[in-house]
Order: sequence, then structure tokens, then C-alpha cells
Amino acid sequence: MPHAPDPQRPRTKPAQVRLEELMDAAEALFLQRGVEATTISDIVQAADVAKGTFYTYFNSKAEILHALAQRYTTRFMDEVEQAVDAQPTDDCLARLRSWIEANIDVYVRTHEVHDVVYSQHHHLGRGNAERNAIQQQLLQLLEAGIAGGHWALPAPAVTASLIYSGVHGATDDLIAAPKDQRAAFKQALIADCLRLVGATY
Amino acid sequence: MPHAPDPQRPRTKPAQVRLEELMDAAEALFLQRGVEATTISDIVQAADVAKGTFYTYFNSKAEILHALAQRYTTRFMDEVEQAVDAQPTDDCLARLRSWIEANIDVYVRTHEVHDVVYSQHHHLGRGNAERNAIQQQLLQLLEAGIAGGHWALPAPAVTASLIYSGVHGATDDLIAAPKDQRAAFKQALIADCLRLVGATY
Amino acid sequence: MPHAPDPQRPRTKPAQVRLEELMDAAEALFLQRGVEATTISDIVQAADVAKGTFYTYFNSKAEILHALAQRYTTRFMDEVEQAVDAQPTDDCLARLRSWIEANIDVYVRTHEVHDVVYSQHHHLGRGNAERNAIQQQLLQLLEAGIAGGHWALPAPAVTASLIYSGVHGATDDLIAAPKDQRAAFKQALIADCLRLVGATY
Amino acid sequence: MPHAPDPQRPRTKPAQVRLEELMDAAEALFLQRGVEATTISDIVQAADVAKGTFYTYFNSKAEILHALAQRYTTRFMDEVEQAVDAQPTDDCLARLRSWIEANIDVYVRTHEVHDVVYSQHHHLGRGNAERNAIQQQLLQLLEAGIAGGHWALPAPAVTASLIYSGVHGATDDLIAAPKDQRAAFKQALIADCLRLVGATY
DNA sequence: AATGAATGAGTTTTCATTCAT
DNA sequence: TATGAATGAAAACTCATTCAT
Repeated sequence: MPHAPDPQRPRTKPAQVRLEELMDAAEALFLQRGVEATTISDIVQAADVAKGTFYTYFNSKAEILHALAQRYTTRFMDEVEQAVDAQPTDDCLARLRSWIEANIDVYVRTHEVHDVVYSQHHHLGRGNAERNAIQQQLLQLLEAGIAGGHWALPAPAVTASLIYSGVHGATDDLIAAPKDQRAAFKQALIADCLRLVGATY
Repeated sequence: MPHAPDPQRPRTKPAQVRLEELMDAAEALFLQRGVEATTISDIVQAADVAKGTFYTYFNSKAEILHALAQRYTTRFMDEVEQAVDAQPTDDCLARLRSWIEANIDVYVRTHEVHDVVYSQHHHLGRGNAERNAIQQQLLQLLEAGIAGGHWALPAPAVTASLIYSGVHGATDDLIAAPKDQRAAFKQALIADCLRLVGATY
Repeated sequence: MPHAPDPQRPRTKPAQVRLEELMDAAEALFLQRGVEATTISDIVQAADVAKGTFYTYFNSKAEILHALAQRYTTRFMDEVEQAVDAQPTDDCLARLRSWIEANIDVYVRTHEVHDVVYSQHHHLGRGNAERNAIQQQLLQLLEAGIAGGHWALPAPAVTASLIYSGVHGATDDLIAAPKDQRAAFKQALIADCLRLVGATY
Repeated sequence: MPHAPDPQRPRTKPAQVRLEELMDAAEALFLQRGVEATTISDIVQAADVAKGTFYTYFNSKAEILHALAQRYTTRFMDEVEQAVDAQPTDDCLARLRSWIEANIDVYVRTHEVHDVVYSQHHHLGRGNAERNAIQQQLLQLLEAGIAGGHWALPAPAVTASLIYSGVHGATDDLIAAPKDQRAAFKQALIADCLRLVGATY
């Protein structure tokens, strides 16, 4: 039978705060040493709570990982959306370019976290919510361009899929490239995408 | 509880056969229940050998997974290469088209295995051998077309990266699409890629 | 994940009511899923009180189980006593028969609860209070019959023990018997007991 | 990942021996400190094997307990059967008396083990195999006596149930009785049972 | 080359109990 | 009285790996 806990200060915090602290601690550890290698014990120690407290908020490591994935995607989309919305509503080309550029930039900056939080997805991308949501953003931009007569696309959904996957995959290569070649790589990537869309510029 | 040993002896087989049997058993189990959830015990049971025998052929689960990945990529590349080589050496466009089409087809047919054997790559694509090798095939096709004057590309390596990732990612969407729309999806995908290259056809 | 607290206040109830609600909730859960498998959390949730409230009324799970056992036995004995007292004070045979019959009937009706509340007694019967008290009831009936010259018994305490255990054990078999044979089983059981006592009837 | 085990002697033993050693160790500990209080760690330590070895033979504490219960019953029945078979085949009364006496004696000697191995049965006796098998022994003796004209019983199965439960329950009281009264208690118990059967002696 | 009983460190998970509010 | 977030000791169970046969 459990014994008396230590007579420390009141350790209660608002649930939202505790949740964030646990998630931050977990993300940092997953990043440092990998998901597999990180134990619940590591997480609670880093978050300075008791073992059981973890289970008040999450039922397993998989669950906190899922929460991190959702958080990652939400933040990712918000950033991209902001970049797009910084462009004039009617400048379809600029908006598309911003979407591509933001995808590259944010992904370059956050890819480690991305890898971690999506490492456990057995079906690497197929049908996951992140992908769908961001691809949807892109599809709307493509369709706006078509509606506005800026370009024509026989199958915009296919093109959106191609660009989304292509940009992210190519960005993986960009990240692996020598530092001094990255800017050129990025510009070439953007140019290829715009050429694909047939945007006149 | 341990069971009575059956007196089935001798159980020796050629090393190559045993190796294949172990790999086949492992691949099937990884496919069914996932890599994580599959234990060495499961594998040896399915392959009908003793625990220790596994370690005669592989040093760890990671090692057999790596062997499976290599086998997958070799088979994948062979198939694509065959499709490309079925086209005339000088018909760059037909060869490129064949490369794209074979990538889609083979990937559709084998994507489950692909997911499994590459599920453990924390850096989902960055720098892995499969990707590099297949992308290299494509890059050579693109460069052949440039050399032959069939198209011009400012940064062929970037375009190869974009097409490779784009095709595979879009194929994930193709797989998720309703059956009756797949043919159209595939044609649109090929057309987009060729347009990107600026191939006149 | 913790939920928002509902602003339902005040939740105070008379102590006796809370106590009963907790005991009823616990008994129902113990019955459904077993004592071991039922947690304090389950109980307080079913009783719609907070964790801490449980400890205002009981010091442990063992304590509430003990309270349930006492409640069970009190109710059991009261019912048997009522049945016996419905017979004329001087009709020893009728009183004995009523005791046996009531023991069977009440036990058939309540055996699930009996199993639950006495499941933790490592010494299944030896020396527990329930048994002693009910056996004492029987012993008094047997001795009254001896005193009244209705039957003779060389060792009434042994006979009381034999009848008590025999009736309860045999009733377990009665419960397991097909429904349509239960009435006959019960009559045969009563007849055997009366024959054992040597009651002329 | 697990590390190299210590380079101790070969610790392999015939499965049957290991099984018995584990069961003996478990039974001793269950007896000493109770089932609940005994951990798998305790058992393997007492049996001088590694944690994992336990799980080679049993899947849980419940499973070893079940094995112990079976072993107990087998041994119990064997002893009773031997005692009965020591009597002439045609002396029904002596055989019945031997059955009763052996039940009392063996139970007195082994009741602690009995309590332990059957402590977890939620339905204390109803339908469990031990009870059924031993009761069946008794029923056959009763029916042999009827067939041989030694006694008459309106419902032998009910009487068998009553005697079985009665003897075991009363023996619990016998055990609780002062030492110097046990012999008399036992004789009275046997006499009561024989009287119940109507055996002339 | 093949066997399979044995290993044991390591991880997850549970849940009775407390106490500041 | 009542609350419920936090506690943390304790236990079950896993499974990759070894090695004498």
C-alpha cells in the first residue's frame, strides 16, 4: 500500500499549464534521444511531476505523441496561413509563392520535430490529418488562381498533391544539401513549382 | 508451458534458403502486425526454426529490417529499370514516361511493404539509400533529355527531387482514392510531371 | 484528461444517506466486476462524490467490504429469524423446518452478494462471525427440540455445524441445478436434514 | 536492450522439475504470507530462477494458483481413494465410513493449502471441479450401498451434496475446536453422517 | 548448423491515499 | 463536508539475447 507523500508545497497547477509542461518536456526528450528511447519516467522527471500525474493527462506514450503531432500541425498551418495572408487577396501568384516558400521555410526550421511526431505513423502520410489539411490550403490557392484566370490546371487536386509532396520531399534534400547551396535550391524549387502551375511571371 | 520436442531431425537447410525463409516470415509478420509488435519469437515460430537460429543469420531485429529494406529497393529498382529499358534508348520522353509510370505502378502494388521496411527511418527520407538510388535513375533520364535537346531544366537535381517525392507522395493519395478514379489520377499525375519537365509531346 | 468542474453546489447530504449510497455503489460494482477489479475511483464515480469523500466514511476498501459483510449477515439473520418466529414457539419441528427453508431461500436469492462480501476471507468459514451467529440460531433450535423431547442428539453442536455447512453447500448445488429440479432438490434437502435430526414427522 | 547474462553454469533442468520447483516455491509462499502478498518476484527468488523463467511456465499468478489447485485436488482424491480401497469391495458401510474419515483427516492436515489455492474462487464452490470430482466419489459409494441393500436414500445426489459440504464445513469447526475435543467431534461427525444415510451399524 | 530453456534489466501501468482549497 | 489534482511505491510483464548441448 502506498505511503504518505512528502509534505511539499501545493503542487497543483491549472490543467492547461500542466498539459503544456508535459508536452514540452516530452517533445524536448523525443528530439534529443528519440521516441523509443524516451521513457515515461524521463518525461515526468523532466516535467517535475510524479509518475501518476502523466497518466492523469495521457493514457500512454502514443497518446502524448499524437497530441504533439496535432500541436505541430496546427502551428505549421497557422504560420503558412499567416504568410499567405500577408499577400493581397487578389494576387494569386504571390499567395501561391508565399505558400510554397513558407512551407519550405517552416519545414526547414521544424523538420526535426516533424520527424519525431510523425515517426510512428505506419502509413507515412496516407490519409493523415496533417497532410490533408495543409494540402487543402494549397488546393484552395490553386483553384483561386484558376477562377481568377491566372493559370489553368486539368486536375488541380492532383497538382496540389504533387506539389505538396514534392515540396516536402525536396526540402528533405535541401536540408541535406551544403549550406551555401540552399538558397539556390530553394529558388529552383519554387520556380519549378510555379512552372508546373504554368504561372506567368 | 514448454512442449515436448518433436524428434524431427535433421533440420538443416542451405543457408540461402533459411535466410529467405526468415526474411519472408519477418516481412509477412511486419506487414500483419507492425514492426514494433513483432518479436523475434514470432519470427522464428513462423519460420519454424529455433530462437538461436535467428542469430545465426542476423544480429538483431534492426538488421533483418535493413535486409528487407535493401531487398525491397533492389526489386523496386529492377522493375523500374526494366520498364525504362523496354523503351528505345534514344526516346527520352518515352523513357521518362515509363519511369514515372513504373514508379506509380510498382509503388501502388508494394506500398505496404515499403511503409513497413522504411517505417523505422527517423529521418523519413533524408539521405536514405533507396531514395538516393532511385532518384539517381531519374536524374540520369532528365540529363539525357537535356543532352538530347528534348527539354531544358535550370536545376535538374532539384527537379528530380521534386518529381521523385511528388510522384511517391501523390501516389499515396492515388491509393487512397476511389478505385474508379485511379486511372484518371495516374494520367493526370504523369501529365503534370511531363509538363513540369517541359517535354513537348 | 481532467474535465471542467461543474458548478453543482452545494452537494452536502446527511451522513447516513452518503454512507448508504457509497455502500450500494460498492456492492453493485463488486457484484459486476469483482472486488479486486473495483477501484475506489470506480466507487466514488458511481456514487457521484469526490475521491476524498470516500475517506470521510471509510478508511480503506477492506473497511467498506467489511461493512457490506456485516450488513449482509444482519439482513440474512433477520430474515431467517422472522421466518422462524412466524411459527408457534412450541412447535420445534416447524421452527427447525422454517430455519432450514429460510436458509435455502435467502441464500439462493442472495448468494452472489454473499460470495462477494465473503470472498476475501482467507479462512473461508472458520471462525467468521456470520457463520457463528447463524449456526448459533440453529443450535438453539436443536437444543429446544431436545429439551422438548422432540428428538435426541448425542452432539448437538456437531449436528448444527453439519447442517449449517451442509445446507449452504448443498444450496450451491441447488443453484447450479436446472430450474425445474430445484423444488425437488430443496424438499429432499429439508427431508435429509430432518431425518438426520431424527425428527418424527 | 538486455545485456549479457552472467556466465554462470548451465541452469537448464527438465521442464517437469522446474515446474514442480516453481509450484512448490509458490505454494510455500502463498501459505506463509498469502496469495495477494506474494509477488512473482518472491516466487522466482525462492525458486532460484530469473523473472522471465516464471513466464515460460505460467502466464500469471492466477495460472500458477490454478495449477496448484488442480494438484491439491488430485492429491486429495488419491488419498481418499486409497483409504476407501483399503476396505473390502463389498463392505459398503466400511467404505463409506472410510471415505468420511479420510475426508476429515486429509482436510485437517491440508486445510491451509486448501484455503490458499481456493481462496480466489469467486464462486466459492459452485461448480468447481474439485468439489464435483470428490462428491462424485461419494455418490458412487452411496449408490453402491443402495444397490447392495445396505440403506435406502430418496435422493442420493442431494445426500452426497449435503454430506460433502457438511463434512468439510464441520471439519472447519473441528479444526477450530480445542485439541482434546477433536477426537470426540470427529466421531460424532461420522456418526451423524452414517445416521443420515440410515446405515445400520 | 540448429536447438530452446534461461536470463534479468527495463518499462509501463495501477491505484490507494493525501491535503490545500 | 466536500473536492480532485497530485502522489509514488509497487507490481506485472516483455523480449532481445546467450550458450551448453
